[in-house]
Amino acid sequence: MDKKQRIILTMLELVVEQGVNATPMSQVAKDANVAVGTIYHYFENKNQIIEEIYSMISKDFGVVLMANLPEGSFKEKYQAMWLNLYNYFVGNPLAFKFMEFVGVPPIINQEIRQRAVKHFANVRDFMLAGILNKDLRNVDLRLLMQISFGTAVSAVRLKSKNELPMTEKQLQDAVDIAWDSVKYKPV
Amino acid sequence: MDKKQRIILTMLELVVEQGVNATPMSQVAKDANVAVGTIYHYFENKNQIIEEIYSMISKDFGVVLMANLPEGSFKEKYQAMWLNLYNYFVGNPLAFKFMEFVGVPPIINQEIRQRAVKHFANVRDFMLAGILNKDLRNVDLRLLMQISFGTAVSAVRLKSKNELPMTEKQLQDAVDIAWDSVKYKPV
Amino acid sequence: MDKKQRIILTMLELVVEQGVNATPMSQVAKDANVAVGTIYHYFENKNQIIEEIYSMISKDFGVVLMANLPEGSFKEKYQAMWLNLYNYFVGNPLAFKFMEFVGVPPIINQEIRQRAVKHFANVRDFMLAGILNKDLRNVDLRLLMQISFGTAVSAVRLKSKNELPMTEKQLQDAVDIAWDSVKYKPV
Amino acid sequence: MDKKQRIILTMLELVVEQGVNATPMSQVAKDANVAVGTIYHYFENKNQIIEEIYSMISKDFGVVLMANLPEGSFKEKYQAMWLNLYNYFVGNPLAFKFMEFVGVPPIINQEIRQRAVKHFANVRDFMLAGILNKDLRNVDLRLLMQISFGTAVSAVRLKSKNELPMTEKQLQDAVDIAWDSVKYKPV
DNA sequence: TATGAATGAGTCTTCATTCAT
DNA sequence: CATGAATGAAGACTCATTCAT
Repeated sequence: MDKKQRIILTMLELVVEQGVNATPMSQVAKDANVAVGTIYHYFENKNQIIEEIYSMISKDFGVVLMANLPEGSFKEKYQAMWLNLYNYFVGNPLAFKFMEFVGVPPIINQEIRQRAVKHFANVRDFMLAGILNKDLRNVDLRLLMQISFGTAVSAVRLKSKNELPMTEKQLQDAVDIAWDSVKYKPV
Repeated sequence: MDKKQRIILTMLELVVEQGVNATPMSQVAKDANVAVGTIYHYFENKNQIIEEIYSMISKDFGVVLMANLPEGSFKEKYQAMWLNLYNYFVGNPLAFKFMEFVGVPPIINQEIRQRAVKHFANVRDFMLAGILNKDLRNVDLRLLMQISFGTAVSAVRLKSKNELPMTEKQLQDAVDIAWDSVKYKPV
Repeated sequence: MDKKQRIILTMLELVVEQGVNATPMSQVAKDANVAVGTIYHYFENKNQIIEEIYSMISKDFGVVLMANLPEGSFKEKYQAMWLNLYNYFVGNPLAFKFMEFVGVPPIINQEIRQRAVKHFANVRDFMLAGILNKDLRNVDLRLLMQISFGTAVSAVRLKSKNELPMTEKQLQDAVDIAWDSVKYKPV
Repeated sequence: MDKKQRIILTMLELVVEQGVNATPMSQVAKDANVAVGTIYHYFENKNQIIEEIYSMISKDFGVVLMANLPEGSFKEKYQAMWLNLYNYFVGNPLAFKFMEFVGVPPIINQEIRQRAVKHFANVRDFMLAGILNKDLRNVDLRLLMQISFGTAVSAVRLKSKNELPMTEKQLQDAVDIAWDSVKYKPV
């Protein structure tokens, strides 16, 4: 693995455990087995590494969410997407913790956040189509997206804190809840 | 207002804006109009102030959530509780931002978090009764609580980031979604 | 002597010997017998100490130059002033070296230099009167001042580099040269 | 232009603007369009480049000063020499600033300075002859040389700082002053 | 109670120099 | 000859905390 990659991964690991400020560059250098100066060869400064991690995960994210959606009803597609999100975070606990505790203001600023939004364009389109086709509730799109994201994160959180084992059954419950919260409701 | 209170509120304000590490004690002292040494009369160290803020808000929380619940159906009570949560955070943006960005690990450790849980005992009881009475879905209690909390926070977030104005209608939509996600569902 | 004064004098000594950049704050702290942090209690940053030294010497300067001028002819006054300058620098070799090697751009910027000019207002007035009274050559005032300053500095330099012992006779020669260079010359 | 020359000129430019310490080798490399390593092919280290610049200018100097001296009286020759010095510095502002602000101790050490003195042997001879022939004042040779250098530098300084436009008339005044300061004076 | 001068360990960052290619 | 990635020592500066008053 090349040095830049090693630096990024080391920073991710340490920062998730200790927080950005409790992670000195010297420790990153040591753990990544490079000289301190080398880090500055690849990155402008400490925060740029954090931002690069944030962008990396955000980008992953947009791709993973819409991957391998099944042919079939909108409901099936939605649930698959929800599970993609759930599985990604459960499978990448570092990414999850990073987004929860590190990838927030004021560490990550408005500008960087905005730039990440574009990765979600396809998710947005998918949800919008759902509303228009009366598969989803006729409420504001952003509310629907935020809620969907929220239910998945709630499930991941319980799992990652070991508050719930998330058995097959429990996961199914969570998916059901998520779907019931957004599915079309006649007036 | 006495000095201790002034220190706490100043710290809350600054920490929400700048982050814990970008908020030097000297600035807190200056903004709170006390000497640095005075802060150390009232608090052991910097982190203790953060923890005290966390405890303060957590305590508020348990009280506010269950305040003024209407007589009537479980649904009405639940929705009132949900709105209590929503309104508290919208009305106290500093508290919201603090809990989102500051009151998280590793700044707030496991122990302090656990201690805060007790303030939610009554909420827990209320939800548990809902499940037993078949007012709520028969799924794990923690999942139900986390989801409820999650939907409310989603709504607050949209409002506080000005992504949604949260009109009467939009708020009603959010409450409906929240209720639909947890209400009893016959098998 | 108080700490601030000790810091200034230590910095002056070290900086004259080693140059600004070869003088670490840690050494200043050590030699002045204070903690590094203490320096930053009294000064914004390293450069501010340098600027303060510069201002201090500049101020001294304007006063010393015009001190104890004898009653008598303009010539006598001028020569006394010239000797004041010479003696000040010979008696304060640190000040001399500082002004020669440290108190120059880009270390000392335009703004600080300008601010120091006001200390020379009385010197300026004195020279101007000399021109108007036909005691001094009728040439641009700034040229006359610069030349006067230049001849004195030339003498100090020879003395301070031990290239010349500057005996009574040699000093008298220098004063004569200085006077001859600026005295009135009929057309 | 070959690489070595490009490195020297780039360093000269940057160092005059920013100071030695504010001029990283990496910037020199970039501006000179060579690799950092290449610089170390041609020079031992950073300081050696500075010293080479110093020697280069010093050498130029000795030559320029005595160039094209007119046949005629000593006075005419002296004034031509003085103007040579003046014109060289006014025409080469980089050289002037370098000698003023960079080519000084402790950056340029005693040894390098001594070595440069030999370039002035002919100037020295010229002035000495002036004294012996009673064209110049009978004072210490070094004083005479230093003063001559000083008056010229004073003039250049006024010009280069734009404090004086140095019109034909003003320049003539300066030359006159210089000559009056050193010319023979019967006892 | 209250003060704020003093401390110094610890941080990020820079940059001259080296060396494998 | 030329490159530029890699190094790590060294520097300026910050800031939580202490303590004499």
